[in-house]
Amino acid sequence: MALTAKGRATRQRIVEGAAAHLRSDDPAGVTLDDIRAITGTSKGQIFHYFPDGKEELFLAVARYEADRVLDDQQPHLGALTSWPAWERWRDSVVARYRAQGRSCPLGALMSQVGSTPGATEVVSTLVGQWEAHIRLGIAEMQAAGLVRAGVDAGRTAAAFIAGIQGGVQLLRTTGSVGHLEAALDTLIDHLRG
Amino acid sequence: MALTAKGRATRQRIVEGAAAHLRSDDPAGVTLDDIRAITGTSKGQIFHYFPDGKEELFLAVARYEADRVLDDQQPHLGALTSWPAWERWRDSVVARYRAQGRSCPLGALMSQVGSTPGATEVVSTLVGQWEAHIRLGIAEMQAAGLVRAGVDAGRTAAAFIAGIQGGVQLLRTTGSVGHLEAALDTLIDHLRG
DNA sequence: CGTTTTCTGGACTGGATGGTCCACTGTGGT
DNA sequence: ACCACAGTGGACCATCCAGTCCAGAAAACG
Repeated sequence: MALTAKGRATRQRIVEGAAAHLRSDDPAGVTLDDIRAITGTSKGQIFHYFPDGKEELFLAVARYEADRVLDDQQPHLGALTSWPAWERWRDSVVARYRAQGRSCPLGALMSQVGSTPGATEVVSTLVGQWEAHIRLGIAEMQAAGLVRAGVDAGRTAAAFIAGIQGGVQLLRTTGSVGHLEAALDTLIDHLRG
Repeated sequence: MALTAKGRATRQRIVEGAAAHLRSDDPAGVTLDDIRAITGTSKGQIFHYFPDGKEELFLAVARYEADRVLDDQQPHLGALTSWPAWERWRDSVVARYRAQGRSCPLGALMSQVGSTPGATEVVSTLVGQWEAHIRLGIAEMQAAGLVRAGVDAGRTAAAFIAGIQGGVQLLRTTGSVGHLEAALDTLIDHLRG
C-alpha cells in the first residue's frame, strides 16, 4: 500500500483522533463510527488505511500511546544517576498519571484489543524498555556507591514496574494517586537502604 | 423479590456458572447467551433474578470473586506475625495467581463493568480490606521488634497492594509471574531492612 | 492530456446481542 | 381444592456496529 503525502496525513489524523477519543471516553464503548465522526473521515477511509479494521486501528493507537509513555518520562528516566534525579523522575511519573486521571490510554486499549499477539508484543516491548532504563539507573547508582551492591538491580527494577502498573491501575479505579506514590516512595526508600 | 429455596439455588447456579465462564474465556466476548447455555437456564430466568440485566449479573459475579480473593489467602493473610508467616503468605499469593494464569476474574470483570459506581465500590472494599490486613501485619511485626519502627506501615501496605496488582496485571499480559515475585520479594526485603 | 493509482463518501448488509413479553408450570399457604 | 405468586422456557424485537461495496474525485505519472 503506497501512501501519498495526503494519505499519510489522513492516516495520522485517524490515529490521533482515535487516541484522543480513547483517552477521554470509556474505551469499551468506542465505535468506528465515533472515530469516523471525530476525525471527519468515512468508513471507506478507515478501512482503506486499516484493512483489518478495528483491531488494526486500535493496535496502531496502542503503539502511538506506548511511544508517548517513555517519552513523557524523559529526560529523567534516561539519567537516574543521583538521588535528586530519582526524585525528579518520581515526580514526573506521578504528575503524568495524576494529569491523566482515571483514563489510562494503554490500559484501555489492552482491555479492548485483549490478548492478541500484536497487543502483548506492544506491552512487552514497552515494559522491557522501561524496566531496562530503571535497571540501568540502579546499576549506575551502585557503581557510584550510592546504592548497596547487595541490591538485585533486575529484581528491584521489576518491582518498580509492577508497583507503577498497580499504582496506575488503582488510580483508575479509586481516582487517587496514593498507591502510586506509596509504591514509588517505598521502593526508592528501599534503594536508599 | 421473595426467593424460594429453588430460586436461590438457580440464582447461585447462574452466578457460579458465569464466574467459571468468565475465568476461562475472554471476558470481552462473554454474552448472556453463553451464560444461559452454560448454566442451563433461559433468558427469562436471568432477567428474573437480575432485572437490570448484564450489568447487575456481572456485578454479582464480581462480588462473588472478590470474596474469593481474600479467602484464598487465608489463613496466612490474617496472621502475618513472623517471617515464616510472611513467606507462606507470599507463596500462597504467587501460587494462586500462577494457577490462575493469564485469566484474572476481577480484572476481567472490571474491564467489562468498567467504572460504574457499583464496580468501583467492590474493588475499593476489597483493596481496603486487603491493605488493612497487610498494614496490621506490619504493625504486629513492629510491635514484636522484628521490623524497624521507622517503616511507615500504611504506606508500605499500599506499596504491597500496588505491587501485587501490577504483578498480576503483568502476569496477564506476559504470562510470567516474575514481576509479581519481584514485587513481593523486594518489599519483604524492605521490611527486613 | 490520458491513464493508472490513490483517496474519499456513504449507502447497505449481516449478524450478533441485550432486553422484552407472555404463556405455561410448579409450589406453598389457607 | 384453590389461588397467588415464584419459577421457567423461548420466541421475538430493536438496535447497534463492524465490515463490504462501489462510484466518483483527486493526485501522480508518463
